[in-house]
Amino acid sequence: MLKNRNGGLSMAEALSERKQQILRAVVINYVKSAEPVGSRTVSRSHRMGISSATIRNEMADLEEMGYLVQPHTSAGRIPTQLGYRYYVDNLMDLDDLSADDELAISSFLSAEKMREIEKIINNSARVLSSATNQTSLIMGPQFRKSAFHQLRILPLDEKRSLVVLITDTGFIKNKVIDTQHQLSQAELHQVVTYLNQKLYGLTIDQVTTSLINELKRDLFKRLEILEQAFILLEESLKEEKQIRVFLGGTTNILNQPEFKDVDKIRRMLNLFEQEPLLFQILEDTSSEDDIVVSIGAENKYEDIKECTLITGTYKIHDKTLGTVGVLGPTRMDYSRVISVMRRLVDYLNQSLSS
Amino acid sequence: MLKNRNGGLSMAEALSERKQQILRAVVINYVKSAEPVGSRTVSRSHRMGISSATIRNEMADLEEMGYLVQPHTSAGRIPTQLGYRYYVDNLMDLDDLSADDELAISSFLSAEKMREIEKIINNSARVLSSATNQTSLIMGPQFRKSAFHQLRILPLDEKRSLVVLITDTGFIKNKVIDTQHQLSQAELHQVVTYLNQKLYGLTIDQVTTSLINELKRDLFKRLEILEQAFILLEESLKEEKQIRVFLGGTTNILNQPEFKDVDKIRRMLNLFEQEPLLFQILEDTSSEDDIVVSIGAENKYEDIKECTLITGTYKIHDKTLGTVGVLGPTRMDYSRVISVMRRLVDYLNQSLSS
DNA sequence: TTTAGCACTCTGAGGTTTAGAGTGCTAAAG
DNA sequence: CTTTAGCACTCTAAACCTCAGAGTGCTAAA
Repeated sequence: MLKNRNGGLSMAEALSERKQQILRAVVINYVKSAEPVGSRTVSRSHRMGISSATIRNEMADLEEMGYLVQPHTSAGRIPTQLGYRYYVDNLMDLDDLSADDELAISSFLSAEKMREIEKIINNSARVLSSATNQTSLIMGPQFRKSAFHQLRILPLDEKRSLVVLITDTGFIKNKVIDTQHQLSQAELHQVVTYLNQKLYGLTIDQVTTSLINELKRDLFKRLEILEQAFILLEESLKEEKQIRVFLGGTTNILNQPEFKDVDKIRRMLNLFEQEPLLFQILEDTSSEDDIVVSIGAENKYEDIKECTLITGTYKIHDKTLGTVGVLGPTRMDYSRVISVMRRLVDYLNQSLSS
Repeated sequence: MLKNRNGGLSMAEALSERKQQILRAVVINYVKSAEPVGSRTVSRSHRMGISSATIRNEMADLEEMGYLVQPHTSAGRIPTQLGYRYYVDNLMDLDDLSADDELAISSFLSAEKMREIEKIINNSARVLSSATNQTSLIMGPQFRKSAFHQLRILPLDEKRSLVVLITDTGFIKNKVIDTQHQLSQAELHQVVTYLNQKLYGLTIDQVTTSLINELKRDLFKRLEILEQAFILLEESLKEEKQIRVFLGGTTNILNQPEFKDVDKIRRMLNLFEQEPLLFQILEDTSSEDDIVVSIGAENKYEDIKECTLITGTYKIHDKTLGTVGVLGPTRMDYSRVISVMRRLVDYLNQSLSS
């Protein structure tokens, strides 16, 4: 079951079977055509044995209830956000992916061994955007949720050493530090062993500044040399709070008729340039264990209140490390996007854990 | 002196002093207003003691010579690419930067120590785009032009080792490799020493596949273990051919009236999504030792034939490692962009070499 | 309760009009 | 020979108008 923005399942309100069918028809047609849907169209297209006049009446009801609106008198109806919500929660059935889609998704992974995690993510963004015709956002794996595994210090020359930090999820982070004094092998070994003991298994998030200070105190009694080694740790905390967000198909929004206004385009692209903000949005919207659909004003962030954001998460060794998202106008093919995303996340989980 | 796209200095053609002034006035006005410039405007704005009728005559001449065009009969003139070229080569005097600009450029560097090279580049892209109101492109430092400095191998556990490659420009590249057999310290040391001897001082570009194979042959006589260590080297060659290109101010093109057409915007944004292509363009356009101005059709690449690309290069320890560029419509404030870029490159050189 | 019929409404595409900016040319003035 | 004033002409772009078409709501009959 899909969760909505508030985390709960929305109540299935009392809508007669027929009203549901009509609402469904309107949503489906409008998503396809981007034009207001008239009663004629509904009565024909989904060949429910009912005249347009009857449908007009039902539509008027649905409008009163808040599921549909008319852009102007004497135009067809379009779904409101509430209408989409109802559709997503109650009326939508998920597409099976076409063979083509399956192929597109699976082939991008098998294309030679993609060892580099950045490449996997980047390609995923591409596939996701082209399969959905929307803009896709994918958060890179979050270092800070990984667990500390090993610390190594490797002297380079008299003045510099290389500190290497390895996590259980296979991240490697390194940094050259200045070491004023020459370090003896023995001293080094001692320090490194100590640190590894203390830190093993903690997630990077758990390595707080206070813990670092504590360790420092312990060690300084013995050695005053490693000041800089800690900088790596501390910076890991700060810098890695903000992870790269990979975008795919930013130009896709230009195909959407709701973005024919240059000013809207500008605002959107502006948003895309602000990585930290995108990160925030993804982080706040997503939920660990399911796909979340956040429609229009359900989004917290002003800039995307006319959009729908659909998010999912991927895991490495069962640890949730990143978020994938699809962003587009509220008029989007919900079932397709959700299906594609579900499949993509599956693939990602598989291939990242190996 | 600025070089034009063809590398040579363009000849100062015979243009009377007065024609030069008029051309100059048209360019300056048009850059500012984006509207065709009429004879009245010229005669007033630059208060040369000459009537509009005379200027009309001169303008007709300039049009015949190919420096100006009219969008339609009975409109003012706008500069042709040739006109811009002449302006850039002969008429333009470089702005002094305002105190504000100086501040903007210098402050982004001093903002806490920016150790991470990525951050420096990223910020530079930002400053450059906001100071010029155009889109900026900055190529990250090119690993492959750096010289090999040191190779280290660091055993992690029974099965895996970490290979670390360090260049003279301070790059560190690492990779976990699988080592089927346990390696003894002595063996390792032997191999590493050998490799370091052989490779020291070569640029990554010079480490060809054939050289690697040669080394392999030498070593395989002694050890069969390090197959994977070479993968790092080989992949360095391939993968790093394509370097990240950082963009700044992509939304700025939306402010340019020449991009009010959604279709042009699409093509432009599409280009921005293709990192390898951007890389190519920057690489091909730039010249090692000066700022290059490539106007309109002077660009090789179809997509930017209506644009001007201005590029410069930055160095680390006197080695040219990356390119910065500003891309916009041919109607751009050349002198400003060039001045800003010149200053930025200076700052970059300074701060990267320390 | 459903449906056919009809009067009514609103949009958006296409056509027309018109003010304004700017030109080229001519003929007079310097 | 060069410069300039004057004028007829041209072209654009904004403003306005028109009208077919799509779709509605309501009424009255089935």
